[in-house]
Amino acid sequence: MSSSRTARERVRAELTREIADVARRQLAVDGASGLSLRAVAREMGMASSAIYRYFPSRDDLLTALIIDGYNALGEAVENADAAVPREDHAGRWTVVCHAVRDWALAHPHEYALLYGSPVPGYKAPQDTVSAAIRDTVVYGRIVSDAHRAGALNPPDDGHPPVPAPFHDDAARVRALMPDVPDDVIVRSLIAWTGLFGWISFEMFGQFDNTILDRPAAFDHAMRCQARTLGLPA
Amino acid sequence: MSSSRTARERVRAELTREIADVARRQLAVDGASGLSLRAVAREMGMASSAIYRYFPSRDDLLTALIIDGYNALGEAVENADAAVPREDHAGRWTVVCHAVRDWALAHPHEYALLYGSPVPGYKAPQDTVSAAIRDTVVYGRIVSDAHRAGALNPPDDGHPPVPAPFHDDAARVRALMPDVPDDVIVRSLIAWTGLFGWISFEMFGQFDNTILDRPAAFDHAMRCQARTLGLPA
DNA sequence: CGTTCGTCAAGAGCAGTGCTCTCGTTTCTT
DNA sequence: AAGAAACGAGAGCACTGCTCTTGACGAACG
Repeated sequence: MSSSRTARERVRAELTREIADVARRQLAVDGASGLSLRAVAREMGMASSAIYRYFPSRDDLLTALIIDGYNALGEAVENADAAVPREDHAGRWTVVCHAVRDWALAHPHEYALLYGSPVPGYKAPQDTVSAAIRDTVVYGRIVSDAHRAGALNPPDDGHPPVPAPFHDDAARVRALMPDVPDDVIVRSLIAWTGLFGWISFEMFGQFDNTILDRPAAFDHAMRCQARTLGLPA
Repeated sequence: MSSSRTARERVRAELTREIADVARRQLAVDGASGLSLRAVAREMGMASSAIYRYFPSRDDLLTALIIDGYNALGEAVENADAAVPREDHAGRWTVVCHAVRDWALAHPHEYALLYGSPVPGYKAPQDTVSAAIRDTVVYGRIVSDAHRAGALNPPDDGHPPVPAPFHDDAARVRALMPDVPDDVIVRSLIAWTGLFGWISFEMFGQFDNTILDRPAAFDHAMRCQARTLGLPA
């Protein structure tokens, strides 16, 4: 009976995946606002109402695409990190930065969906969270690896002492980078948000007419951030 | 004849402004995707087709709102900066950071429109540029003021030398912060993108369930960035 | 003063959207 | 084999951006 049930469920799973695939292609072309359930149904040769058997609403389809996007980016980051020797922490950071940027450039609309303004009624279902932090998990491991190897030496740049109220937040972040002291956690947050801030500026047009040699600027900026974070030069 | 013509044009300008105001209120409530020309017309008690006499398309209305948003943010930043003694460069930086964040928190949908993913068919008309850089102009003045006052002392943190290809881009940025050397321009870009990266993370949900004491974390992070930039502690 | 002409609001209408409901049909379960 | 659950298709609702046409108002000119 499990085979017969799975027969039904298999075609359902496959159709669900195909709908998501078609939707992702439309998303890549027209962006989130151009994603149309009816167009997806049309391209698949089925009635628009049938789509609702698989995705209860347009937002649910979009949420599925968001999760897929997080996973795709996370996987790209994981692969990039895995290709660098474990002890080369600075190299791992640099390659992760480029992995994020490359993925963003290759999938602009999906990047906008993940790190731009939240689109729909903008609720972030809990399902997204585990996928959303895959890249951050990799990043946290790089920092804690470097710290435990004694390779993390933040410069004596006169950063002010970490304020007491931040301690609880730091403890939460420490779940991703064990043993790392508070001040390094702050530096990590700055570097990480700086990475996405830079890429978002580049993707969303803030660098237009100003920063033209994007790869050179990005690479240099991320190496500077590595130093401020405490990674070796 | 000019009086009569201006009479006509005056009511036209006023209606244009009123449409934009109503639209901005809708934008603030429902976000960019919830902005409806018909709803605006309904609220104003006029036919939807009449709106098109004032804004040729929905995107044009949105563009007008974007320009208004840039100006509002720019003005907030200008006022914040003006309230601090000219020589207190670190204080000016900090207050500008908080001005941007406060404005973003007060106008989340407008911030998303300006610094989130570009919305529909997305093109940024040239009209937006001059308004878009008002905040950046203030920032550039702070940096160059500090530099010329000899108050800018970047730490010896081992940042790599600025690569040659970046020289042209640095020259363009230098239009906003005269006399500033290339390496400080890089630090300025990192700090500026870091500011918006941090705020975007906060606004778009990346800090959810992790960073809870947002004001403390933000304030500290920006003070750290000030030091890395070279501003006095 | 009367006429012409440009500006304007309104209405109807087109093509498209997300979504719901119903109605037969197919498929699985018992 | 009978009942239940899942499914696809179609019609329909309320909504959208946008266009086109019609008719009215007000200003300028002869």
